[in-house]
Amino acid sequence: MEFLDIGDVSDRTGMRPSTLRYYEEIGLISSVFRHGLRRQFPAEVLLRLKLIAMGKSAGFSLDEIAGILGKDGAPELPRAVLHQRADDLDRQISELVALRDTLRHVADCPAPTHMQCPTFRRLVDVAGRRAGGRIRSRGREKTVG
Amino acid sequence: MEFLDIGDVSDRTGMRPSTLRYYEEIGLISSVFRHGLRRQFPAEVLLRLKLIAMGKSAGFSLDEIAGILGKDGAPELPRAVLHQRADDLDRQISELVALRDTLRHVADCPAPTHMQCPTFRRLVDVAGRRAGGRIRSRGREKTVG
DNA sequence: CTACGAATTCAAGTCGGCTTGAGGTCAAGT
DNA sequence: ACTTGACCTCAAGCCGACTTGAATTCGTAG
Repeated sequence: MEFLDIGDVSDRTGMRPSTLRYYEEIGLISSVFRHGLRRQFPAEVLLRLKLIAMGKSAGFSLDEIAGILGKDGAPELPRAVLHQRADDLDRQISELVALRDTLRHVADCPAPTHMQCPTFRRLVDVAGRRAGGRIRSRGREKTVG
Repeated sequence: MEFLDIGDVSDRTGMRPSTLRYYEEIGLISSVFRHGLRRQFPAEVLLRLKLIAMGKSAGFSLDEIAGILGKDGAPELPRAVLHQRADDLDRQISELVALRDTLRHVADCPAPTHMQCPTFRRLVDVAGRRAGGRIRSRGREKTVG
């Protein structure tokens, strides 16, 4: 089996060594042994890092990602939770689609003030409704009662 | 025309007053005048805040959002830039779709280790390829050369 | 054997995005 | 007139996610 120096992993993922060390420190990835001082990563770490990056771009915190991915390589959460996450993502996707369409509309619509443009308002409303009247966001935030 | 106290805005958006003050401080929103000490927000601020929330959930920084939304209510960036943003979003959406499908797959696939499951790897690969081999992310980051 | 370069640790720093707390102001209700 | 409660300012603090820097340790190539 092939092992990778931190520099190799860095080169192949575009993540900095400092980031990889940090990820190891918080338990998000792990090296299998040391060659001298140097961490040796198994090749699977690349896949795991890809998953981590996907999670990040989905707006999950590193903590949440750790929860989803589990300690070893395979995700280990109850099915229901995973489905729940997937549903969350569906909502987020709808929002992004609405935002994308809004941007395209704004780019092309010649109306002087978009706030009055019915198309614009409909697009924005879609996102609002999809998000259940409350906008999706993660992390520290008040849950307005 | 109707004006809103910060508390009203807070109630209708779920954002805390402190957040709204902060947003005003950095110029992301603005109140029109004061009633005594109290900021009076025009009703349009609600729409603007919705747009801000959309932008956030799309992974834009507040700075970028300010750029997209412009000083007054209407977005004011060259068409090309807006289209560029929209294309970025398309990429991000593909990634989220892949992640969502991956989660659903993992939730339902009985394979003991997903790393070997071809369906799983294909799903992950999709995201990788979509992102052009390098995962989308914003903000301070090295551009690996 | 020595020099080099890539890795190491650890503490401290940075940045974005808010939140918190102390102390003060105001307008409306009783 | 007084109290109440929602607002105000300003400085400082906090959290997540890294980055930076200084001092050090390796392993390999010359």
